[in-house]
Amino acid sequence: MSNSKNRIKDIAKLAGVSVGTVDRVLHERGKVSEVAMKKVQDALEKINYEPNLLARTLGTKKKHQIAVLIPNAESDEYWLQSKEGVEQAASEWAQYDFQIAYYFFDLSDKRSFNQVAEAVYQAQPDGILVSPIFYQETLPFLAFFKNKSVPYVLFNTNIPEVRAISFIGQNLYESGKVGGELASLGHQGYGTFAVLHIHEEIQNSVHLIEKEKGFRAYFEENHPGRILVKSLSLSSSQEDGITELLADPDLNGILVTTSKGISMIAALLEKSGRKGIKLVGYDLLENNIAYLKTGTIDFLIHQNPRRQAYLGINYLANHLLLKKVPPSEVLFPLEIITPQNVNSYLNYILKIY
Amino acid sequence: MSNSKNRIKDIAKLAGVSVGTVDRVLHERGKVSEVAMKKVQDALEKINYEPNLLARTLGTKKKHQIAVLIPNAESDEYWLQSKEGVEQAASEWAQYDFQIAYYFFDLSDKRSFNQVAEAVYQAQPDGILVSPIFYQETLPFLAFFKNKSVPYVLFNTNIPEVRAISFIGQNLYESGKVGGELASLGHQGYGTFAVLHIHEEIQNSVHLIEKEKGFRAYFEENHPGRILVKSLSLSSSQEDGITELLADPDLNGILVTTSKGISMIAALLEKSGRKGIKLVGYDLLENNIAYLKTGTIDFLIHQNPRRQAYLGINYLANHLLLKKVPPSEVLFPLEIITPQNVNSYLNYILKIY
DNA sequence: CTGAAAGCGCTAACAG
DNA sequence: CTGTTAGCGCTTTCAG
Repeated sequence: MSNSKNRIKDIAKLAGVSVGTVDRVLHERGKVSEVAMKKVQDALEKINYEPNLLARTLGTKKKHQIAVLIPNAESDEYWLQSKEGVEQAASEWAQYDFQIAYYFFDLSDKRSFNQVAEAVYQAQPDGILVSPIFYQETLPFLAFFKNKSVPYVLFNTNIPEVRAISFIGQNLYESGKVGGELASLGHQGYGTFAVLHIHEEIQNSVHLIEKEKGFRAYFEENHPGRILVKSLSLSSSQEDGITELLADPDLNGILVTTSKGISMIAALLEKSGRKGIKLVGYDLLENNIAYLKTGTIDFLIHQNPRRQAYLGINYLANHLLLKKVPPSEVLFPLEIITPQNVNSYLNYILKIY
Repeated sequence: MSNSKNRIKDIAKLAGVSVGTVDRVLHERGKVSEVAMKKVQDALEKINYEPNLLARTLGTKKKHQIAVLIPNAESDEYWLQSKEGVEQAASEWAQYDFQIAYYFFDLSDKRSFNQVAEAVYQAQPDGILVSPIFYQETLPFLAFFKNKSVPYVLFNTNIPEVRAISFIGQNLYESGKVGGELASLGHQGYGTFAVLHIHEEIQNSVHLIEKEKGFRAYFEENHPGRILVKSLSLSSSQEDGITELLADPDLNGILVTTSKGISMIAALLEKSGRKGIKLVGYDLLENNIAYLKTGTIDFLIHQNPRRQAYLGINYLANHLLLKKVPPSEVLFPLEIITPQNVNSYLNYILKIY
């Protein structure tokens, strides 16, 4: 009974109504009598109808607009990569009349988020991709669109209670554990391991605390009682605390939770001349890559911002066009970059995204 | 003058001919006078025409068939994963009338390849995805289709001289280097490192030799003269040589180049009771994952067969439908799996592919 | 050789 | 409320 190629015309015939009526119930456009509705629904249950998307989008003049809210990409390598992922997805959906509007806000200024939010209200997009860095200001923003039943997907940072159609990111806690694992590779004995939060605004702290918890959990689970974990939270200007830390003769490894922070530590470590301290950081930023290749940084954990954003647009487009519901949460693998495999990542990214 | 939305009708009007004629020159169907041809070409140069794919595929009744030639997936976890990638891609392209026909051959029997090849000749597919395990028998097979200008993409193993529209795989040499890096993590001093080829048919040896070269190169570049690299090539029945190897007190790390081989070594290592030997293998097979989680295996390098196959089908479909030419070679990143990040991979794969 | 015209499956405007 | 109909842009017969 569930044949593959059923057209709208077929179900109309089966139901004994016209295609117009079928189309109306399919799209819940109203203006259908109870009895007609029933007939169509019965027919729909008998045969398995899958709309032909080609015909659908060809026959409709609707243009979809997706609003993308991310931190200013100009000044920031990480967010630039997100933007590239969006662009890639956008180009693939362009033929279906999807259009992307970017709204950049300033990472260091909550009010800038409210400003772009205002612009998004005006634009009345059909879907939204947002990285909700600012918790408090994101809440009313998304509530507004939830109310208008405009779908939105979150990426990078999650706010579960806004009930997005999907969240795309990483498990930060697990990420911290991998950080611990990498920082301690080859160290079986006692020692000191540090987790540093650098350069980051206060708003982001939940993000970083999660990683720190994972980092600590790793040592508790795998080297209980044998290892001291230190935590330092610094802005880039306070190099003193770090210099002091690097002087600790027991220090064996460091995880820096912010993608931009690790290269600063790498520089200080090189200056100090110390060897044997494992440095673990995040993401394929230019500086990070350079220090990884020289061996000062030992490992980078890749958050894959490109693919996160790419997937976000895909989910939105599929939802809008096909009413496909995406997974409510997809957590990316915790990819480990080393001096030996970094080139394989860089080459791949160039070709694929 | 290259406006975006130019229909075939527009260029017809501009050229002063009918849409039928334009369509004929667009598809080189012949039956067009020199003068008409000229007019259309002139028009085509004036305005930038991009065909509407939706309309194109809707208006044509052509069904595309893609032949997939891979080793029998029933008995083999690795190839099963490839097959799953094909299925995923197939489901995404189904609406465009793409159909997949599988042709499984026996990894241990060259003649079985010739048999399925025969079947493929009969089927006259429009595109081919093949993993060319058997060099000699693949050559004439692909020559046949090159001659018929049926596009084919290779994955997993490359044969550059057949000039596929694309090859998807990994850089085996670099992969071996990463294997060396991982096997030697935490070992600064002298020592023995082994690279083992297990379970594999002779036909595959090029594959494995490449990895071994990379493995050796890693040590030469990073620990010159200080480390002894041993190489052993074994079928699964010859456990003696391995037991002997494991008894070597200088042994620090092992890379097993075949995805199925590593779990056998892991079992023997556990039995021997020795500690501190780094074990590095390939791929997320069930047994491998189990040994990784218990810590007997330290690292796995992920070849991502799912995504390789998935991408292969995508390239073929895009080529057939859109005449898009894929990158002639895409080398996948050398993904490193550890006890701490393995779950993040397993969860991700479940959701995405 | 060439133009006209009938679809492909779906949407949406329009009479009734 | 409901059926009919004219497209969407491209392909593909089919007369001429």
